[in-house]
Amino acid sequence: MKSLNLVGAFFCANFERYQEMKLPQYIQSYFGISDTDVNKVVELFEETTLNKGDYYVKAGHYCNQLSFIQEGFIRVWSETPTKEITQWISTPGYFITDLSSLIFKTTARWNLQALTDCKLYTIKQERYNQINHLVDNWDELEKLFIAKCFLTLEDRVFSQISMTAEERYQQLFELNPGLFNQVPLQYLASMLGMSPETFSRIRAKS
Amino acid sequence: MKSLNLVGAFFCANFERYQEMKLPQYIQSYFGISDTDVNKVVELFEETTLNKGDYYVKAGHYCNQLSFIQEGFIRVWSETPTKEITQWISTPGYFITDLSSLIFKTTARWNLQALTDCKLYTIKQERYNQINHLVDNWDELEKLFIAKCFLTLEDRVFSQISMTAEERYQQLFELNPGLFNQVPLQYLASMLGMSPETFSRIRAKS
DNA sequence: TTTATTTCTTGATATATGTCAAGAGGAACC
DNA sequence: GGTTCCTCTTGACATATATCAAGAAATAAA
Repeated sequence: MKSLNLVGAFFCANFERYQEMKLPQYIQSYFGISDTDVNKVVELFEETTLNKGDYYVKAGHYCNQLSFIQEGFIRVWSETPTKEITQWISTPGYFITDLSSLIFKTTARWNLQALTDCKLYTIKQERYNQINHLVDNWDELEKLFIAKCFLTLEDRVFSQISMTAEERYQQLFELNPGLFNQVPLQYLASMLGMSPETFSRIRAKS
Repeated sequence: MKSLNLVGAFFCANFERYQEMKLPQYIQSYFGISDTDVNKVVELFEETTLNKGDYYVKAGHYCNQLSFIQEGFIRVWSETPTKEITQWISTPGYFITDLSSLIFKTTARWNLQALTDCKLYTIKQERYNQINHLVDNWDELEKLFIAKCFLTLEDRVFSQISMTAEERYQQLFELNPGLFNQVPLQYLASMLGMSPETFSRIRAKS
């Protein structure tokens, strides 16, 4: 959950220090490719928007796009027989997609739904698949990117099996204080694996 | 936690149905490359062993190898100020390494320690880095492999935030019943995020 | 603004899970 | 075979967290 993060059968990356950056700067700084290559990639994206409540993708459908969040919040969630679980909330600076659907052509594992109006940069699947013809070494860079995402998720498992609810709350607050006044807290509670009431009580103490 | 699994700042893959397979069959079936390519890759591995209690790598050191477990069990764990957390137990059919150390040249995040005497097929880092010159498309195949690992880990986060201790116990038992009579149960408890006593009580009920 | 919804808080209580401690069983070692 | 060590179990109890319910606060809608 440090610099880069990815969660929710989708992947995303977020450097705190890059929150103000736009797509080209982001791609350049993360993948470390030349300006020429950055431009080739950026041209494949187009600006799109999502209104509050809209779904980026619904579980069980196909997800044939990947986006970068410029503004807004997107909640990644899934149903269980008894409740709805929020897996993660993606914030500006993150990439979002349903990774399984995008690269393995399965149906989407998650619901991705806009918590607020969102501005996105979006790339369609066909174009996404062209990148490795345009940029030398792209497969390796992408491998490294996903590996980083893997490591981040691994940390999250570790937090979940080793820390108390209060410690997890504090950790999230340190890593992402902005979330706490921009999205419904019940979703933060869910993604930390605790009830909204427990979350509220921890918050009152802090 | 279905077919393929990876945990612990290391990655691993395990198809139940392949448990009896050896390295060449495994590589061929997972990466789907030609027999010629499989042989090129397999030649880079050498057989090694690890005695019970030995470390494959210690946290804080560098891990410059990747292995496939032919026989034995390897525990992936890490210290916290108050306790020792088992992140995962790798079984025959899994690849093991400290992924961060292997591909980002960081120090290892995890301790990997043999729970039993182990037979491994091991590839050194320099040789591992040669594979993409030997096998066409290797970077992409590796990307897909790591992505699968990512999805598996994502499921694990979901289990951890959405299920009770008993449900997690049952899920692990269904997916990997063999573990329950081959390794100390306290480690299974830890990797499921519960105390050994809770684990024991759930077990007594089942 | 006023109203209607949604979200958050708080108390009372139930339940799940952790901790401590003692002992039992089993495996390893001598 | 006996000892030692490690692991597992079990009971008693403590604590963390969940659940239910009511109301307050905030937000969105009219």
